[in-house]
Amino acid sequence: MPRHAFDSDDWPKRFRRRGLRFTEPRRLILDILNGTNEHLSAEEIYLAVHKKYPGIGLTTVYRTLDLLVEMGLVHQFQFGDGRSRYELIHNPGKPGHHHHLVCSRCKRIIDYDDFVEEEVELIRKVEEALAKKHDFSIEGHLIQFYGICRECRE
Amino acid sequence: MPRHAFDSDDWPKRFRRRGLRFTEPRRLILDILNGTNEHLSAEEIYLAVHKKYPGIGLTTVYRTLDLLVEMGLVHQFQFGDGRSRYELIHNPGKPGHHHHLVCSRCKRIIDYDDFVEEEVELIRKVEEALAKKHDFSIEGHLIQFYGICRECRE
DNA sequence: TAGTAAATGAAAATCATTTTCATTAAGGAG
DNA sequence: CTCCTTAATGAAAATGATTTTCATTTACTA
Ligand SMILES: [Mn+2]
Ligand SMILES: [Mn+2]
Ligand SMILES: [Zn+2]
Ligand SMILES: [Zn+2]
Repeated sequence: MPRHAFDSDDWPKRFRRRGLRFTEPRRLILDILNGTNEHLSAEEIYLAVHKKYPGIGLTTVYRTLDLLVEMGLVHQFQFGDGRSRYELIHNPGKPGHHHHLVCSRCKRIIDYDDFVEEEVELIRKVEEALAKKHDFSIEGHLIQFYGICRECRE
Repeated sequence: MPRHAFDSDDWPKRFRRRGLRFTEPRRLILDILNGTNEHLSAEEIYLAVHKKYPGIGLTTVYRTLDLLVEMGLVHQFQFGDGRSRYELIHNPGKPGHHHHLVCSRCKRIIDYDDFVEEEVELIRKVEEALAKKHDFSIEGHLIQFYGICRECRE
């Protein structure tokens, strides 16, 4: 049984269920996202796919990423370096739901999910309070800590 | 004594201390930021200043905003609508340090600082743990909750 | 196998932001 | 107050990421 069989096997289904086709470019883009633990930009994904499939167009990468975000398979982030960065939500090499620690200087990004004891419970509570008070249906949160990494501090 | 005397009176000093000049465009941009509780984009600020001072250039707005961010007077955010949005840190019409609740549909942004009891303390604790574990000096955090507001839900 | 709609890629367009460069103006020295 | 130096400004051009357009290709269906 191949590793990560569950999610990868699911991809084609998820597309077909929506009347969409699971094409080579789409498969390759997902493969790249599945195989990295970085937060890649559209261009970085394009370059990576390009090695295996030189015919790919940057346009297709953008279109596919929009689609994957829309389908809820990929998270899109803006870490402040002027371009969107993408991360596969169910990635075998990464923690599941996690937050980010970002170096303001070198832009290094660290995923973490070893939450402090009460962290998860508190977030649930905050979401509940916000939902009630502002009559919002909360669907998610973005939590990032900014700082300077050791290398950048010397 | 004018309202918000403290901060506004401070602006010229802060500029001069850095060998920078406190010019009319800079003053006007700060006035706009000081007088709104929205999260304005560069263009929105430009349009607002333009009414009082039609000579202003969009370039100057961008340059001034960069400077204000660099000086630590203004926060720059990307809420995912493709442009940066800015907020004066010490704004008389706003809570001090606060987090955001964002409607994914209409992009409405709600400031909140009525943190749940243990919220502030927990964040401190998380920052401490992250700093130690990853050898980062933490300088801040970005916490946003996403959801759908009542209007957008009907 | 043929037909139909989805998907693709190249090129052009768009949009926010940055750079360039000639001109203006702030504020200190005299 | 006037001169001088240098910071600040604005218009126009450049840039860079993302989107749109459109002709062509491809996937799946009948
Ligand atoms: Mn991550
Ligand atoms: Mn705010
Ligand atoms: Zn760093
Ligand atoms: Zn809304």
